[in-house]
Amino acid sequence: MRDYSIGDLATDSGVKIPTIRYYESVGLLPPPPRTEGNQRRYDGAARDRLRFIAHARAMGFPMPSLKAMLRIAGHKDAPCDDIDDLVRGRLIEVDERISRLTALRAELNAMLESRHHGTVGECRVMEVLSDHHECTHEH
Amino acid sequence: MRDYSIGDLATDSGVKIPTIRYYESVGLLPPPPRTEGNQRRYDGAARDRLRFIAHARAMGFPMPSLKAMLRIAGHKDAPCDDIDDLVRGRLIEVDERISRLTALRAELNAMLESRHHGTVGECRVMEVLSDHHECTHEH
DNA sequence: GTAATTGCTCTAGCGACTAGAGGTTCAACC
DNA sequence: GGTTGAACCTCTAGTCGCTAGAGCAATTAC
Repeated sequence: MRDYSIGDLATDSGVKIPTIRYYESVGLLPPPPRTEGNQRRYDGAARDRLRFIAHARAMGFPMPSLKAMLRIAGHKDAPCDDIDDLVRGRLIEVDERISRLTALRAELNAMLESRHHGTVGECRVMEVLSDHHECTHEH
Repeated sequence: MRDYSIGDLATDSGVKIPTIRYYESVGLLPPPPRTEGNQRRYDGAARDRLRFIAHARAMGFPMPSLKAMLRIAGHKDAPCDDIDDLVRGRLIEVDERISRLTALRAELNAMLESRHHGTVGECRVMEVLSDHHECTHEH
């Protein structure tokens, strides 16, 4: 069972080397053993853990959720409901962000389409940005 | 033409007082005149400028874009193309975010639906999060 | 006149990294 | 076995866009 340098893990996971060290410093990754020359050497379990972290971060789970999930993952026979809850919560957040961005998108589009201008002085975009009441939605 | 305290501006724009001072410190708002007792007093133009900033920030324009827009806004007879470009660029960003979030949403949903588990040891969610290859899209 | 509110400056902190300085160790090749 | 160059180490500080708090001064309302 060979082990990995920090660079190997970075390549494997797509997480940058300083970020891996950062994860260690905040307790997401356990401090690995070191070589005689003080360099980190990881095993397969650490690699899997980092993969998990990288993937969950890419899905937008915040660090506290990650910590919770990793803590729960340690108890293989624990019920899975807590993790489901985290995923559902994240889903709700994503839905909210999508709908807000969709409204924003409409507003930006409306801005571009309503322009009948040539100079800044008569620029609809600037007017709309100046006056919240012209918005088609709240934010 | 009466003038406004920083609190008045905060109420008007929804921007918090420390944030208004922060905007001044980074050059988004010009330093206003002060009372004898060193308190800021703003006029209507400053209020409008802050409204503009608040609104553009709510639309997600980054500070450099704001600065560019405000700089351009000073020249009422300048052509409007630069502002249009900023809005179009922002629109592209928003579109990208929406499509990435939509893909993510599908993935989270798939996770929840594929669960046929009870304990963490056999939890699909944890497996999917551990293994990027199970994803239905790239990220 | 006095009390409550609002304002001032300054420093430090947030999350989640990222960049750089200045030095050490490892691995591969000859 | 020696040398070179890539990879590694720690540490500090910077990023963005604010936000919080300390400790004090000014304004406003009654």
